Amino acid sequence: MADEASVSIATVSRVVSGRGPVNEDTRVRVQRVVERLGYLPSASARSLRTSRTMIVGVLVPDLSNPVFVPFLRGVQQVAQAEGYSVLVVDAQRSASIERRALDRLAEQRVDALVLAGTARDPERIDELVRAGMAVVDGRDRARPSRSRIADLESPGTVAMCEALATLGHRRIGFVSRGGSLGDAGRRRWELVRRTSRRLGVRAERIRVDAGASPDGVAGVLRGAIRRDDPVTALVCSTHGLAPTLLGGMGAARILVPDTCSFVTYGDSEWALAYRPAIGVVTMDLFSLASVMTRRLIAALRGEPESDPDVEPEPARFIARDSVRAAPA
Amino acid sequence: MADEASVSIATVSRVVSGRGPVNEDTRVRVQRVVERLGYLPSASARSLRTSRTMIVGVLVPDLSNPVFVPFLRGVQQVAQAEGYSVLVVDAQRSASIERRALDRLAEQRVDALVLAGTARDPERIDELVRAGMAVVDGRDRARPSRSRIADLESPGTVAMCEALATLGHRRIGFVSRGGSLGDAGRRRWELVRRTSRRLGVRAERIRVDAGASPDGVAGVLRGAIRRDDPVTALVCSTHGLAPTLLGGMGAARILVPDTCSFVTYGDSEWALAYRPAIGVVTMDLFSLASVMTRRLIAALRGEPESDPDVEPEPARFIARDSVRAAPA
DNA sequence: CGCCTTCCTGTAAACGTTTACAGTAGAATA
DNA sequence: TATTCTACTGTAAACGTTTACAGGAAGGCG
Repeated sequence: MADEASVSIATVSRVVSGRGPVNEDTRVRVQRVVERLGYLPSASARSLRTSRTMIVGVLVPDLSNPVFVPFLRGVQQVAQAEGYSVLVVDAQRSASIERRALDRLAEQRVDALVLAGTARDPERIDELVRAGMAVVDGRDRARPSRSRIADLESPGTVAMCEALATLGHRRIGFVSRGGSLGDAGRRRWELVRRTSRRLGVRAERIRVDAGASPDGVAGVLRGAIRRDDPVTALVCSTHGLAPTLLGGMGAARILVPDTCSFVTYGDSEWALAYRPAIGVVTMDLFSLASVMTRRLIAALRGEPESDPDVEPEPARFIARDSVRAAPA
Repeated sequence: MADEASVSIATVSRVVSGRGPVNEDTRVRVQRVVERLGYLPSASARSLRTSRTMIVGVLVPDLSNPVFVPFLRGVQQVAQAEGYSVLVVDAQRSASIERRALDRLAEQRVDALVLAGTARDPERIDELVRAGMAVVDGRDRARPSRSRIADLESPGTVAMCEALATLGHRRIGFVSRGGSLGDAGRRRWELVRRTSRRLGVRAERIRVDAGASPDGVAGVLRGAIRRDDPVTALVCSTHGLAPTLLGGMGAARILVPDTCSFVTYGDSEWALAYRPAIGVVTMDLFSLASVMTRRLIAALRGEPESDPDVEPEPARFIARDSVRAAPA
């Protein structure tokens, strides 16, 4: 490579990296050889020398949850545009897998780490930060670029609860999958409960098993809705569960929204096209991730404060047809 | 690190990598120091030396298309389990972005490359293969582990066409977004057309603009369905478009399935919960990706032939309620 | 003419591993 | 006891860059 253009490797490096002075003639000569041979510098060697990998890692708690897709896409897009590559690791809802995944990210010496959702092992993250890795997560504002997924989502939840209260709902059901709530689910439930109480509305948790049949779901829902002092609105804790619930309500002959209103977290074309159109609490995760990543990279470059006026939009509540006043 | 345990770095390497003989006593001593200091070997240095990165790259043509999610998850899962990391790049439907992304993958010297869908620049891919990178893509069986996303999907399309023909449909519409078809879309349309012709059914293409309103879509669909010799079944070229179409049909007061049957590519809980439940041509992309990746890694390791009986399942047609006999 | 700049280019060290090779110590063998 | 073998460990080179430093040529200035 260097011989081919009869220059030293140092000069090649200077040409390719664009750093350091180099005579115009030699520059084009080297450039030509580079293109002819299709030479691409080795990222390993470069990172070894510079101790920067130009990689940002993304830790996703559970890739099978589609909410992370726009998020991932947001990270992807700005990282790629800024010259960074993206290493994705999926914790698959498992603490042990997460630990191994974090180790792998640490071995790779990724320059920055984006946490989508919450990590189960904050200690380990702190170690990484101490080791010099830039980390941004959804909750902690102390970190480099403090975006706040939790704070951003809250307004939507509160708006939704207030809307339901205003419509005369006095008893609402928060439906989630059986077993223990994930982190997002827990935050949502807590906030729904607190807000409801404040508004004089009673909120109760309803559990639906993961692979339940429409009839199975119907049974559970009937218990909450076909009774004295029934639940008149259902809040679905996660988008993927919504169709299951709607199927169950159909099987139980519960009319939405006549008998019971219905709201879910997360939006989609399907929720919009469904009859009735489904009300949602939703947030633009794509732009959230974009902003987070942009700030992260700015911090990485030592740029002081990237315009903090570009704030990601907080979550909103969109009512739609599935939300109506409580039956008298 | 080495001093800390008073051994040479060579011994540390032997302990950490588990290669080469090392006395049990020193092994535990080193091990302890390793854990105490939280030492993790540098991937850059290691790959520089061994010229293996333990990274598999995934090139996704368009991350905003959700079909790639289970695919990505499949790659992720087996790669992670086999000790590989996953570098995801999104071509964002752009040839130039794809080229840059491929260059980045080449710089990173990823050991293997998984192509989700088709690359726009086969030349470049060939170069990479020639440079020693293991590549698996959906179409070409000549590559290391020849999985066949195209061949796998065809049976589903054929089954769907045959089912529609049997139900008496003589004229069907293939609905896609306006503009030029993506690669997958083109293959689907070609096959639908060929198969239909063979069965004596006329197939026509219908174009719907990306951000069209229900009324806009309604207008387009009315043109095909409210006329003499109308289309009696609609095939939606991609899952994300389905709700838009259903909304449009609703706005046009076209009854599914009474007036017009409806089928889409790709399945989801929503398609199942929708009333009527939507018939689909679907394939398990997660297990496809798993199989592809498993074979790829086996090839990487030089293992001769990983059980070829583990074939990913081909696409199927699932009729459901949205599919009914053509109106007389 | 000597010296100082300026501009470019080469030399060589360093980054953190792996691994071929050499070396050592003790045990087994002759 | 000398030799060979075994089991372990250390030395040093190599991987492909970047970059501090030095060197050289050309030009300007005193």
